[in-house]
Amino acid sequence: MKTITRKEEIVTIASQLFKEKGYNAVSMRDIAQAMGIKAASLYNHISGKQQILSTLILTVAVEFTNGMQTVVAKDIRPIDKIREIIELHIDITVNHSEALAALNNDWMHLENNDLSSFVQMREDYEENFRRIVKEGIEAGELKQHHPEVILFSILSTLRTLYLWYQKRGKLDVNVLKKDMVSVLLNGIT
Amino acid sequence: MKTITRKEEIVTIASQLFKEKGYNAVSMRDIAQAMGIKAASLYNHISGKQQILSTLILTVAVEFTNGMQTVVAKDIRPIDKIREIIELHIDITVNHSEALAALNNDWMHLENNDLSSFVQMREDYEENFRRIVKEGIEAGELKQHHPEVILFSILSTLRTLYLWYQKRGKLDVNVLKKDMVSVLLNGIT
DNA sequence: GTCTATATGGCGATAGAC
DNA sequence: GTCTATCGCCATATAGAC
Repeated sequence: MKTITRKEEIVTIASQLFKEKGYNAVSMRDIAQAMGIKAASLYNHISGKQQILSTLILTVAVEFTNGMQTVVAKDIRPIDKIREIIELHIDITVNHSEALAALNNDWMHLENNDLSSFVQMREDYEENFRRIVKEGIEAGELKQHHPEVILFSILSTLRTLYLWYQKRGKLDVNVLKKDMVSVLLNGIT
Repeated sequence: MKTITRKEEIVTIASQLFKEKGYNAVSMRDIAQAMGIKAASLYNHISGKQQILSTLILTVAVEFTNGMQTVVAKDIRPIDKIREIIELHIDITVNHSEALAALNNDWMHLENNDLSSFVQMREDYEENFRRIVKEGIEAGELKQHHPEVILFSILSTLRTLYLWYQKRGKLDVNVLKKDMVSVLLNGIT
């Protein structure tokens, strides 16, 4: 059984507030109040507001990076890799929907090393995805569109899934995967 | 020939800064510095920071609303309405890419009446779009997916187009329209 | 581990001179 | 129309008592 540390509790509460108003609009006082303590007390558990943000974002970024590595290493067809990437996004969305808001909207408020590693991970992720799309086109499994247009349309949908997942009645994960794969790969007409 | 007022100039400069860092991370001093004047001087042209944000966002929101009204009123097939909505988004993206960042990410920092009218316009817009999708399904022009899944996948792609449009070499608008319509309607496989 | 008190600095906005 | 000077407020963060 997992013990929740006070630091993890702070990060969780903060992620919910960041999702509503964004990193800069949430104060340490807001976070403390949501926990029923005073702002100064937070500093016994975390080094500062920046650490909350970087913990939140980098944890999820690492999950994406590891998930992509696993998919890349598999000996399957490009189109099946894309299928698995879609499922990876859905799994992470279901498990970390609050953190995804910060990852999408507040990553630019990271500082120094945290900012560099995030940007690096994101670029690597996109580059891996781009390569898979290109391989799919060359193998005749995808239509002859600009790879960039295909990459963008899939990725923009997956990246904003967290916004929609909560609004809808949190439908069954497996149904969601099936529908998303079908719509993103086969279109709507 | 259009004369650019000082207020319009402030809103334009601010929109570029908001796009980089978000509304809350940009100060009036930042905006003033980018214009080569002091922060206090801004208040001769605008009533405050809030007015910059609401001018920026509501101008574009009204364009979306009007565009959608025009499409809804047309006597064409549902699928052609969707085609026109995609083109509407691309036109607005090309003409207001900076303002779209604020509209997407900073709308929640609007206050009072401005916030209410924005939320109302956005809900109406989505509802109109949803109805068209449903009509398309009933008419057999679209596949039998959940209307919400179709709506979401198209809209999330269109809403983040502004991020991608600038990164790429600002390709020809008509080529972009053709590609986006094809990918979003017919899929990639 | 939480508190009160406080340091330090940046924020939006205003007053009034030029 | 822009400036300097300044007000009042809230931000992150620290020191030290309990």
